[in-house]
Amino acid sequence: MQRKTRITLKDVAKAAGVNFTLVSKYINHSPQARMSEETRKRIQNAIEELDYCPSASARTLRNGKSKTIGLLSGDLTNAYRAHVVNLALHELSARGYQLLITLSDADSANEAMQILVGRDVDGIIFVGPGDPPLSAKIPCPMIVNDRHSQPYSEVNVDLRNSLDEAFDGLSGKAVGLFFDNSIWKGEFELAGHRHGLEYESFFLPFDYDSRLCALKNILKARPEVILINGWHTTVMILELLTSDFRNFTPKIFCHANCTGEFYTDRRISGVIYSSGELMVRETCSVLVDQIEALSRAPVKRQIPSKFIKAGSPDYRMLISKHFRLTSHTF
Amino acid sequence: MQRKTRITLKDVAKAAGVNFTLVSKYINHSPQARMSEETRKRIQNAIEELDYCPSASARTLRNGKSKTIGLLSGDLTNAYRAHVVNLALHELSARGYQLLITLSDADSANEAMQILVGRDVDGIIFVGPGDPPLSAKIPCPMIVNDRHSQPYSEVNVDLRNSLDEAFDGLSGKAVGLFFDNSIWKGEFELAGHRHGLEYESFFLPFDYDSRLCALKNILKARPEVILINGWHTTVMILELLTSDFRNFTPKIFCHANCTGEFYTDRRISGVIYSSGELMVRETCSVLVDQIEALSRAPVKRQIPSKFIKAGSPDYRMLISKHFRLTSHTF
DNA sequence: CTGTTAGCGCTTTCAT
DNA sequence: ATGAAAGCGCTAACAG
Repeated sequence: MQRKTRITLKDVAKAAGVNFTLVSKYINHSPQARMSEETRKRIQNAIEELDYCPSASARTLRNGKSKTIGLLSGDLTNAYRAHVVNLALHELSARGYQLLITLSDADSANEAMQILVGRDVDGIIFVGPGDPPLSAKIPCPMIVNDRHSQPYSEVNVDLRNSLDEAFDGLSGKAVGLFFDNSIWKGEFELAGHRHGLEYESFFLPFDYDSRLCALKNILKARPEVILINGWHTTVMILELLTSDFRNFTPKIFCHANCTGEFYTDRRISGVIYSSGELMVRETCSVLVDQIEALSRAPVKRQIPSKFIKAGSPDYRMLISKHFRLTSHTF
Repeated sequence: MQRKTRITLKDVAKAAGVNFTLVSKYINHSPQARMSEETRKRIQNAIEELDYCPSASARTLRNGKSKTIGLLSGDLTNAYRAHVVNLALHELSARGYQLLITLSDADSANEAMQILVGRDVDGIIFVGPGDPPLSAKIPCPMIVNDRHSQPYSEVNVDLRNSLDEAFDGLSGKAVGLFFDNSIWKGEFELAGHRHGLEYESFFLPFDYDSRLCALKNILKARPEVILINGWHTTVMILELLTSDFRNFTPKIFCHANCTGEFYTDRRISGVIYSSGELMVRETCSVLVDQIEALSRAPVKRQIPSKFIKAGSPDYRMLISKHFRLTSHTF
């Protein structure tokens, strides 16, 4: 029961008894296009009759714009990424864009990028893992989060004040845990030094087993303060403390933008909070703006953060049986 | 630092000092295309030099094939769907296809489908929720799981034997819980009748609250045997039994293809198991085969299932702290 | 072995 | 108000 070939403008035009360029005008400039009511109606009918659906490829070829955004991401088995993708899908479709997803690990990022470029994407969102490839060959805007992203746009979190609140009154040895190249590392270090802490940053490997091993070694040094970036590493640290370091009770802070069950853990002293939803929304919004403004200059945007002490009223919103990106903004 | 316009075949041809159709030949028929070694080398160099990347839109327009598959899915916030998408992404990219995802709820499925058709997808995977729209207007193969899918291809689970094992020796009132239109409903009913059970099927709403309400009503009737389709509903039933029906201990079976923590619950009597991974793999494979064979006739495929009694050695593989699609096949 | 040509479906510019 | 023509980048059929 399927059509052999697709319905084209010409088919519609023939059915409506007009020239096919008129149909194109009707579709693209509907109210403004000046044509007789008669024609307008005939075209509309023909379109509905035939269930005409314009070819995106032809439009892309002609317009040089695909209305598609590429997303480079690691495994969607990771709840955080799945939620980010989900939200991005919603945001972008509301703006009239489709999302083309390529999965990649740190090694295959370049290859995946090639695929996106080949597919004529108008912009790229890089969600990792690993670092984004060099920009030279990328003919469209790209936005990168939580990375040193020199030539690209980025959405960042303004951490300064909340870190100051978190570090207030602390002393001794402190460590910050990140993935490679995290753009947040710098702010954490500055804050550590401002408060006279003996501060050190660590980059963790993505791989679970290597990460576990790295975390063990870090815990062995018994830092008084541990600052953890990300939800998953936080859970790992809590598990390690339970299994291998029962008598060790450091102050734990995490920088997070999602809800979860682990926040009920009494060993967490507080959270550097930012809205996960806002982060994704801003990312999509910045990228689309950049595409549509045709300004290729990288854009930097910051979203606010807030320190939430364990047990405070705001802290409760972080606790949920299910993983979610946080939505609350201050 | 970005290029103003994309590099085309002609750019490469000019750089290599040959006609652009030769470059096309080189790219598409590399080893077989007969041309001088000299030319071959010059073209290869030019391609690398310019970092040429063929335009997918132009190819799609020309070839009538986009090497893209559309996926219609509900929210990726649902772990099951996220895992399905993740696996599909891997499977399809290995076959040279990209995946274009459109999120939809039951109402917007038609609209979402239009978008995919407009984007010239070569095939569609319908993951729900809700029912797939009528086929009339879909110009490409489509595959649907767990639904009455009359004119479409489907991958189904061969349930007969495992249901017989599960029902063996049972008697009394039994209920089966599904989502609308589940294609599995029929097999469950047949099995129920074969074993002389007083069997009834129920269709549950997707929405959490309405579902909870429906489940409560079903439990009020105190069926001796409860057969649950799907992971999430199973968890809901267990929670309800704990909270509202403490003295009620029905025999619970679930039909599942994922791992989770809830299997440790002693109230589960056994699982109608099938491999979630196999299901997705077959789905992708059937669809791609159909696309490439250009056979438009719907294809039906079955994968095996097995009854796994709670506590048996196989049962252990279902228990995992993290949600995963099951991979084991028998 | 290499080059010419047509055309996929669409939008835009420029006639009529 | 409507139509004709060009061309986006590519491939395949056909000449040279």
